[in-house]
Amino acid sequence: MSRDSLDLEGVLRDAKPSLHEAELLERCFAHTLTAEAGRELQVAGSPLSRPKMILSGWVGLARFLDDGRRQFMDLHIAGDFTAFRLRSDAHAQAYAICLTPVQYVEVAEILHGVNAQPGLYPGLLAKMRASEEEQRARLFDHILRVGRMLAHERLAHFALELYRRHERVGLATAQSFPMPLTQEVLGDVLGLSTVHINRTLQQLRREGLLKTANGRWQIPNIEALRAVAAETREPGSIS
Amino acid sequence: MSRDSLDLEGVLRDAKPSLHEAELLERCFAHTLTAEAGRELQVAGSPLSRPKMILSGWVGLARFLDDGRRQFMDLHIAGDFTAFRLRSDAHAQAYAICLTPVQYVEVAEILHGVNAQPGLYPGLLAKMRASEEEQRARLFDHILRVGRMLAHERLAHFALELYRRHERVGLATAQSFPMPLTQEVLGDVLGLSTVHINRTLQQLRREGLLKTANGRWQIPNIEALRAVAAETREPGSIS
DNA sequence: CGCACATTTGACGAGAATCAACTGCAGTGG
DNA sequence: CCACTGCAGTTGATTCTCGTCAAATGTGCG
Repeated sequence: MSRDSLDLEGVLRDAKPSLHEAELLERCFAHTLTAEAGRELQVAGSPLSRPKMILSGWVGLARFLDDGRRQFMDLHIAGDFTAFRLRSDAHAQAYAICLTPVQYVEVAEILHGVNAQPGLYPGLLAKMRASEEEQRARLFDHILRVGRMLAHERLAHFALELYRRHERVGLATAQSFPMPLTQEVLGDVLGLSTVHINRTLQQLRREGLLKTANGRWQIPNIEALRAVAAETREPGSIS
Repeated sequence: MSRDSLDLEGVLRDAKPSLHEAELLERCFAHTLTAEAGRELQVAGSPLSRPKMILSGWVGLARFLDDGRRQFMDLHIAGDFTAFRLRSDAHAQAYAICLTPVQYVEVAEILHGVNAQPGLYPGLLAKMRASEEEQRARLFDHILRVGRMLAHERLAHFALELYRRHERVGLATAQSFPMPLTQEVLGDVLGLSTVHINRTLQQLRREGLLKTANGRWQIPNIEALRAVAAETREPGSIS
């Protein structure tokens, strides 16, 4: 497993798994699945039946317009749950597309277990609830980015989000984190063209706000980058 | 109560209220509260303790940038729950601002009741769960609009969303629905400037796609407007 | 009537998209 | 070993959508 994969011990560090959960997890992690880049883990409009947790790789949640324009709603990295909703009758609002090779485990048994025996897996269930809430917060951030920020602000804000998320699961080192996305995908995340992503990245590099090398992004000065992402501090100050 | 207010009987039509709920609702609706335009029903970063249901008027969920730029994440109209999350420990991700005078009722007792006696108000709880899920779908729509659509597409798509929502609560008549928002607010919803909103509205009117009069928007030809909002049909085809 | 506020209009400029070509690079096969 | 291929990244020229600024017009209301 590469340096970009998840530290399994750390995933549920705060979840205080019960004995049952510990067993279940062991069983899950023994059956690591793999999906190549480009594969869809969920299709918009389909029911969401098989929740997955990502061990390594990136997944993007996308919607499309008639003429092929694409917009990513959210990205999922190691430690994130994907292709899932806690509501059992929920349908997918978007396509979940593997942006890199992805290693994941199916955790469908957990939800089924919940339906069958409520409270059997409180730790994991709590994690998934928290995951839904965190995604909601990210969606808000994303709307603000795409709706009201300039290109360099969007990139700065986005880089900071990714840094924080990788830091949280132990995948950030030396102020840097993995960045396997092409500039085309980056454009479809931030609502910009590939060319403009390229030029804006150059600008940030020129200003010393971002270093890119070996498929990683490094943020030499976090406060400086935070100043570029012109958001007010209220919502971020919670977590 | 004006013609833009909610038909109370209709709100919980599908919710099959229990006897307890019927009593509770009667008690709630007896205490209709009012907030003037501009008042904040929730502040970003604060805990969300007092869920409300809107009877009439519009509420906007906004976030701000340092220099005053504002972006609305979502709008709430009659029949919508606002200033609430089902997770009891959730904090507000945005400001909830009254965009018009708003009539609402507090339904805090329902959540407290759930904590105290689970399953006591299944109908209302189900409504609130569904409301959360619908908002999530709207957030996805909004990201697509603001991230990848042109100005006239955003307006068309937005008008269609509002028409559908008003239709659902019985507030749409003759292909029209109330539109009390200023063009400035409209701009902050759709990520456009006031001036550009104005010009884009004129364009849609000129093309016969939208009629505006008496604080209402009318959509003469829904299919034609839908063709302007260039979205693919997958996600919308669910509901 | 006059005030505040929303809408409208025009002129101009800025940010970003588009188009097209070119570079660099890893993988492939002759 | 090296041309060949495909793809991501880069660059320049040009166009276009949209923002900004400023002023004018309209509208509801005390």
